Amino acid sequence: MASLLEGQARPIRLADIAKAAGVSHGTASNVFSRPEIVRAEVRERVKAVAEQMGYAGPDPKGRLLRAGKVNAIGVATTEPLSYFFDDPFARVMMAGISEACDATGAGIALVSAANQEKLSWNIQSALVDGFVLFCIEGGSRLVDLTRERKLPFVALELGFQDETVSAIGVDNVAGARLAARHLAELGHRRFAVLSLGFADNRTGFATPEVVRSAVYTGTRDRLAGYFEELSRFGIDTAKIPVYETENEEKSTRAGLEAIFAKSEPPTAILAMSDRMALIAIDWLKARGLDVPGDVSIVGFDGVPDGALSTPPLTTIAQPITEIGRRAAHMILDHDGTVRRETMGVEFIVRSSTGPAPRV
Amino acid sequence: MASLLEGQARPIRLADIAKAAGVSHGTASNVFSRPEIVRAEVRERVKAVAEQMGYAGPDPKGRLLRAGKVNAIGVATTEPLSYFFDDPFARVMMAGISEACDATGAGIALVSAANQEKLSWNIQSALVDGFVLFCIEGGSRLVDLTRERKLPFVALELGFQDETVSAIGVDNVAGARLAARHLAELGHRRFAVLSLGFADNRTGFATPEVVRSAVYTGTRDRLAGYFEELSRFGIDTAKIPVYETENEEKSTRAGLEAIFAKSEPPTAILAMSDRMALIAIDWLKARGLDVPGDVSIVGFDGVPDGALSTPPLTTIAQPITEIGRRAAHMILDHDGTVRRETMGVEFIVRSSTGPAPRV
DNA sequence: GTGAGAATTTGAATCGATCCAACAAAATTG
DNA sequence: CAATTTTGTTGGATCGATTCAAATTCTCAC
Repeated sequence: MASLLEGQARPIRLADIAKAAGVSHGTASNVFSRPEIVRAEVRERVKAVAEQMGYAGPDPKGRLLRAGKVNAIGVATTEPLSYFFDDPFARVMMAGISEACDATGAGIALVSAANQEKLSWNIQSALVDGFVLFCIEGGSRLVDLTRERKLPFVALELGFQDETVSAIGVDNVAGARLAARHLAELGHRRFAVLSLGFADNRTGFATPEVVRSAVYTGTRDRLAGYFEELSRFGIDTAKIPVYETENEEKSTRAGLEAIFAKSEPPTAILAMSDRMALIAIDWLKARGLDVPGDVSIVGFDGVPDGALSTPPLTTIAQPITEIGRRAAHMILDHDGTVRRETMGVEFIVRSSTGPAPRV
Repeated sequence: MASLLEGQARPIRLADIAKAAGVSHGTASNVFSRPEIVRAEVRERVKAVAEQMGYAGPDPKGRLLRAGKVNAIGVATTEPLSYFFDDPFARVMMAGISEACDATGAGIALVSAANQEKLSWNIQSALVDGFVLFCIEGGSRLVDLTRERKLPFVALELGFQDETVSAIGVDNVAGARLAARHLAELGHRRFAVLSLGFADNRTGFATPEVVRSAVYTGTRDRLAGYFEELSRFGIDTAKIPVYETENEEKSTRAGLEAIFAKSEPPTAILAMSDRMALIAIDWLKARGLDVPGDVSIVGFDGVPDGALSTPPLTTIAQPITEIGRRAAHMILDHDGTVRRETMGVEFIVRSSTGPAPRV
């Protein structure tokens, strides 16, 4: 009988159960949230009524409003949602975040700020206790949007001057120096840099002007690290082409075209991400150039794919999983303070780098 | 001044703004949710007050309770959360789900049923409009748990007899037959099956008894498909070892050990997942056996990794992304009906299969 | 200047639970 | 047996918004 109406009827509420069982809503609530304080007899009766009426248990929507805490963290990016499952760097990071959440029983809500529709699930509407922000392209906008929500958040990559936002990142200068020194010591003298963006939506060769006015200080720091170290080897860094890409296939390939169209092509490429480095290896091989015979490449990040490429990629590895874990904990154990953590990097020498070719 | 107290003060509510601006709750609410219906002058005044008081905008918690709809779907598994980012099959599936969610502006909440703590974010407490269930190990428990929540849900893999649950899966029998025929036609006569579980937490050689009482009909169907086709080639399927694994390294390797310890080792392996197939390739190579020279392998799933292995994997590809998309849509456009969809599979011949070796 | 109709604004009701002070009943103590 | 403690139960207040019928104000034509 009831089943005939079930489709139409609005869901059963705790109050309905209370009335049907002849107890107050307070007691009914206790039956589900603190069963030990209600008399066994009453408890069983209420449960039986609930069961019989097809009650789904206390609705988290109601509970949430009262409790105030969702017990989930939001992870946001300006990319589409699929980014979390496609991008190797994101995946490793998510593994770290997942670990922390698993350990504390928190949930993860994925949020894309790509869709700015009013009604869509976004930074403004996500039901979470705080955010971890993937500050890649458009990171500054992401931070601004999130700040308005007035919930705790952590930026991944401390690519912001702004000391008022919590962030976790790596020592970009030190990492970059390691990479540059390695190549210089192998005898390389002609370099090119495959760079991340200095500001949003930029692509193409970066002028000193662009570098100076960088919004993303992470990018700027890596470049500074490269240049500082190369200068020590007497290399004229002013002549090094620096091509900004969007860290994906198209613009990276365009960058390589542009770089190798120059009169003196480089024998060594400093890539600011493993993704670009791997694309470069691919591009060079397709062009008949040997890596590292003709051109050496050092990446940055230390994603697992780097170990599997041919040749395996020499890179500056970030402790990605650990960063993810810490970011999640910052939100979960949030105490109202701003934290900025800088993690160390690890230099991993594999086979994409070798001695500079004899000219 | 205010900033001194901000740490202590509870967050500003819409009602506070309303009072401060001298308008009713209703109007204040309209300023944010339907600005066009409030007089420009009032609208600006309220907004100014909100800005000045540091109002974060209408809290989704409150809105949710009224609206009833979260605009997010939950994706659940019995594995830890990191499963979503580690497992290749899950990743492709999530890409499909992401696509559908991106298109409709819905969010994704990741839920693990591994953690059964009372307070943790789980199937019971997730703030979502419905669930997509990854019914791998423990799928039946997952379905039972979800059913109690009385929210729409779709099971991935129609590995359930239960016709009352919505599900999307592939034609397992047809796929399995394709794989078996391919190997039989290449002249193979000695087979082994690397099987998924027939019931929860089982591992080891499966007896006909186990197969008959299978909980996971998907597994049973694949095996049935293999056997049907092989019988047509006059092969005695009763002699074929079928090893149930948990679809991960350890049990798969154990299975291979067990299978190759037999007196007549197989020349062809039918793996019910690419993951197992890939592990098998690895194991065989480490053992000095050539794939496909000594042993041929056909996988099942069609994950991207299969194209990258050495040798590339011959497999039965499911339209994983499409399944994900459809599953998400089933929840997003839920109309109260139970749907069960069976998708076709595609046979992809790569290089992990070859003619049976001369004996 | 008046009245009809349009444009705004109001304020109570609602969404679904939890919390807690107050009260009632039962158990224990002196 | 009264006084005290323990154990259970009650019902109003609250969480933070949205909704909608009714009330009010504004416009404009006549």
